[in-house]
Amino acid sequence: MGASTISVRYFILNLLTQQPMSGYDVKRFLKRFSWLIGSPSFGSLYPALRALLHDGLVTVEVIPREDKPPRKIYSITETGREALQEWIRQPVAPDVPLKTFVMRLMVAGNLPHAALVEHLEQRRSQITAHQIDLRQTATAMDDGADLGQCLALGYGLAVANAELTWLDRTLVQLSSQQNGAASHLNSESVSAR
Amino acid sequence: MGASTISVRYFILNLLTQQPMSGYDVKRFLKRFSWLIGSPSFGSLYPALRALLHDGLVTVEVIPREDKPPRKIYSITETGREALQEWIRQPVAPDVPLKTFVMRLMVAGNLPHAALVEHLEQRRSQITAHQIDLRQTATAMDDGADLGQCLALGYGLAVANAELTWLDRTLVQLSSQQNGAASHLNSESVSAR
DNA sequence: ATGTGCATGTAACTGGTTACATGATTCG
DNA sequence: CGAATCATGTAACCAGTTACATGCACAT
Repeated sequence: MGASTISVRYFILNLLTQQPMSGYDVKRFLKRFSWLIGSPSFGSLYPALRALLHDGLVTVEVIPREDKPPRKIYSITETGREALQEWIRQPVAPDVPLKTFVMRLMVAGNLPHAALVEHLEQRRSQITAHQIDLRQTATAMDDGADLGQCLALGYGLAVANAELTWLDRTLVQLSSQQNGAASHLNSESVSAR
Repeated sequence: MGASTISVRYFILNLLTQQPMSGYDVKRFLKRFSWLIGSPSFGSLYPALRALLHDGLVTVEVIPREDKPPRKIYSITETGREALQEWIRQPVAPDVPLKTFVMRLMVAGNLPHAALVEHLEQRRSQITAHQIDLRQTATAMDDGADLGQCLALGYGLAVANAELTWLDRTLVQLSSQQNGAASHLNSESVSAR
C-alpha cells in the first residue's frame, strides 16, 4: 500500500502546479511520454479529477460552451500543494521500474535539491548493479541462446548505458549549479544523432 | 479487448519454452529486468501458473522435499506452444509503452522473421516521431521551465536516442544474417562505456 | 538474534482498462 | 462522407498488488 503508489492523482496534481488545465489537457501532455511510461485512460483520469476535487486538493472553473460539454479547468489548491509535497518526500523502494522512476522525476521540482540528488544516486547504483548482471548473462550465453532473450538483453543494456550516461551528466550539472533554475539540462541529447 | 494484453500468463509461457522451471525460477529470471519493466509479484505469479495448468498449457512435475513445500517444475505443452504462437502473432497497437515493447521482444523468438522486423520498424517510426516532439518542446521551453519537466524531457530524449540507435543497429544485423541464430547481437553494448 | 534467500500459496482490495454514451467541428 | 480531434463522463470488469500464513537454512 504504500508510500510510492503513484496513482494518477498525484501525477495530475503535479501537472497542475505548472498551470491550471482540463482533464483533456492532462491527457495531451502525458501523451508525450506514452511510448516511455504509457498514459492513463480517460476512464481513470476523470474519476481521479473528481476525487481530487472532492478532497479539496483542486478547484474547478467551469466554462460552459453552447451545445458542447463545458470545459472544466482545474487548479491546484494550497492543500493540494502540501499533499503533493508530502507524497513526494516519501522514501522510494530501492528497486523501482523505469516507469516509476520517470514519474517521480517529473515531480522532482517539488523536491528539495538534496533529496533529488540522493534519488538519482540511488538509481545510479541500482542500474549499475543490473548492468553488470546483464553483461554477465550476455557474455555467458553467446550463441545458441533464444533470439528473444538476446534481443531483450541487448535492448536492456542499451537503455541501461544510456540511463547511466544521463544520470552522470545530470548529477554533474546539478552539483555545479545547484541554484539557478534548470539551465539547459539537455543540450547534448537534443542535438545528438 | 485486448489482443495485446500481456497478462503474466503468456510471459511465463514464453519463459517455459526455454526450459522447464518453477514459479520461483520465473521470478528470479524476471528480476533481471525489474528495473526496466518491473516484475510481477508472487500473488499474480502462482495463480497464473494454476490457470495455465488448468487450461492444459503447461504440466507440472512435483518434487517433494522433506519438511519443505514441494518444488513444482512446470513444462510447456504442445497446446501451450500453440497458444503462445497465436497470441504473439496478434497485431500490436501502433503506440505501446516501453514495457509492452520489451515484453514482446522477449517473446520474439516465437515470431516469424518478417513479423519481427516489421515490429521493430513500427517501433522505430514511432520513437522517431516522439523524439521530434520531445526535441521541439525541449528547445521551445529553454529556461524558466519547471525542473522536473526538464529532467523528464532530458531523460526521455536520452532513452529515445539510445533506443533508436539500438533499433537501427539490430535491424541491420537482422537483415544481413536473417538465418544463422543470434550471433552476438549485443557485442557493442556489452563493452560500451 | 535478525534478516535474507529458498519455496509455496491464499484472500482482500484497488487501481486501472475497456467499452459505452453523447455530440460538434475540422480534415482528408 | 468517414475519420480524427475536441471534450466529458459512467459502469462493468479484471489484472494485478499487498498483506498474510508457513517454515527451513544460512549468513551477519
